[in-house]
Amino acid sequence: MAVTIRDVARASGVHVSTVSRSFSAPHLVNPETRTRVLAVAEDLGYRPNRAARALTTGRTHNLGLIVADIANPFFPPLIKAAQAQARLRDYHVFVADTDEDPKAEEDLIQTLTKQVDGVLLCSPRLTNRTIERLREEIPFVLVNRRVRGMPTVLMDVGRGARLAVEHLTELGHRRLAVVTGPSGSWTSKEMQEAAAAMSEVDVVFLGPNPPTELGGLAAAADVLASGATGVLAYNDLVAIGLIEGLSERGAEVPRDISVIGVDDIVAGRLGRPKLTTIAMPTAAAGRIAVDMLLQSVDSEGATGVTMLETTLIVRESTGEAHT
Amino acid sequence: MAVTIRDVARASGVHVSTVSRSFSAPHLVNPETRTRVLAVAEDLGYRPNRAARALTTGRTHNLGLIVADIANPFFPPLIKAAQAQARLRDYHVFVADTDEDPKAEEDLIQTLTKQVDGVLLCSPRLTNRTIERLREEIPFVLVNRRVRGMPTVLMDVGRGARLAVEHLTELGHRRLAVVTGPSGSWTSKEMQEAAAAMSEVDVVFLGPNPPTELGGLAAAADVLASGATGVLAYNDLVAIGLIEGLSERGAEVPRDISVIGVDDIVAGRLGRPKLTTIAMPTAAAGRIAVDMLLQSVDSEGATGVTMLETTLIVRESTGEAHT
DNA sequence: TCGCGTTCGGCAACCGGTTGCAAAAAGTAT
DNA sequence: ATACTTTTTGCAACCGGTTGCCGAACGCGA
Repeated sequence: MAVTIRDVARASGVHVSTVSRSFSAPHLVNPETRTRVLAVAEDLGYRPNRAARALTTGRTHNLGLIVADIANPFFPPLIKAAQAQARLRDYHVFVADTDEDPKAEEDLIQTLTKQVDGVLLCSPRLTNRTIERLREEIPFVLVNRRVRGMPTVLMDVGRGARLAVEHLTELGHRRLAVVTGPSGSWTSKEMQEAAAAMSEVDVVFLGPNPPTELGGLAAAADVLASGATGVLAYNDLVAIGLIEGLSERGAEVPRDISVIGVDDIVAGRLGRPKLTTIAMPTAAAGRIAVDMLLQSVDSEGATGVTMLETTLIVRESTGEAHT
Repeated sequence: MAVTIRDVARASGVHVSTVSRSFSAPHLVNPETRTRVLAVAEDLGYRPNRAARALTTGRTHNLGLIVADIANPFFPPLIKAAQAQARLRDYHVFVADTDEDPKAEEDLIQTLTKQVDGVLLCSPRLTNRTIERLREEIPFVLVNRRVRGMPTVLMDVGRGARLAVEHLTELGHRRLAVVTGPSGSWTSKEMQEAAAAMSEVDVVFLGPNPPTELGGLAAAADVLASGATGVLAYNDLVAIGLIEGLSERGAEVPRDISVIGVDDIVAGRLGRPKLTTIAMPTAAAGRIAVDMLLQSVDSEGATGVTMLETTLIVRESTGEAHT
């Protein structure tokens, strides 16, 4: 039923190998022949069968993209960019969601392994050990996670956190809280370390928390109890939840407490107060990660670390500290 | 390098066909033989090569899931549910994003066609004609779109819209606006028709609009100009944007204007005011759609329409009309 | 015109499973 | 013991491309 390479061969009076080469090794076939073959193929509506190609070449032309939670607005821009970039290179992307569960993450990688040429691991919660082991089975690129010797795309949250803390101290805040994220999160650790290294202020760490509004909501009580007047939240969702939680307890942002998020998601630009946040170059990360992955797929041991800049965007959720 | 069916055959002293059948047609092989083969396979770490299987059976065991915009929080729950359900059936899912562009949508379907066994089309913006044509090439299930004779999962927004209008009229609103969605959207049309059919109030339609916060933001002026005191927005994002836009123009919700959204996204439950909204059973839709799709994949012309209920959730964005 | 180097195209094996067919083995009835 | 089923297994072709190898055709200089 479907039109195959042999149909094209027959219809254009050449051997199947010539048809094949017309597509995958153009320089090996006479330009005239090639155009004729392509025309016939077009005419018949021929589309190469990827399964067949995968069988011989060992390349599926598929990539896996594993994220903790599709519903977290941090990921969609990254996913979109990765998809677009992959399609540019004639690759397709399986997006899989681990529900923040390391076990599910590992299973997914295993399942995907035989099905894709490489895997993009975004914000993985696995241990370094596990990641290193899995690496034997399939090429990886990590996003937002650092593991020795593995190709990686990072966003400089450390710097972002420093900017945030500076911003808060300039506003007069002397006691800060960091509402941290999930325990396996590199981003969270990075933020904590950066904040801890700022000597001029008191910093208290509250967490771990789920990286969602609910996490922020639940952290509100602890934040109030901590006596902090400035807060750096693990991400914008947490920040939004936190602001809501604070408000339920009578503390208004930014009047009583200043809150800074991370990611610059759309919701943060529209709610009230509009979030001061650390913007992450997620789309760029997705694009670059795909390219790194493809590179490491065909030139074996390619490795490298790309660090992308982050920016502090000041909006309405931060303000002067009251003495 | 990878262990194949022949390795297993050799190691267990049977023919490859017996190994193959041990997996895919257990009843055709002696139970003892089978357990031995499976043990050996397990031992060697054998994993069937999906590309090879796809080549002979013509089944890729992949599904396509096409959505207008992954970043729209309406979709992730549906995607997650679909993924989970598919995995249960040993299928994988390609999620693709059309950026609300019908052309991209068509291209994507074409590209995916040779790569998947069936496609889930969520809220497609294509014309019925195009959909019917594409259907020749590959099994479909539509979500949130009705096309004659195609398997479909719908959520009853019509009823939701009626409930919303009733709610608003009970609150005393006599002039309503419907902020509609993209022009290709079935949901939008459905809402409009349901609202138009409610005879006891004036309804004005404003649109089409992009189904995002920005769409809502931009519609604020028109809403004010329309003189409506109650608004039904295409979805929660639009509602949130609209509330923001109204506020910028000095109209507060729900004091001056009541707004109802659709979808019940998390952001709506947390912002201020919390959104009154029509909840959509997205997860159920994803699950059911996958099952319908798989069914129509192996039993050819399966067709049918599933209609899921929606609910009105009253929160804080609606209130009494002022006379 | 002959010889030689290129370019082009055909041949056929191969990737790793699946499956119709038939032989072999086991079971049953006579 | 024989003939006839039924179950179990092996054989081999096939799915639709890719690719190493080899011969044909062609161009070119002598």
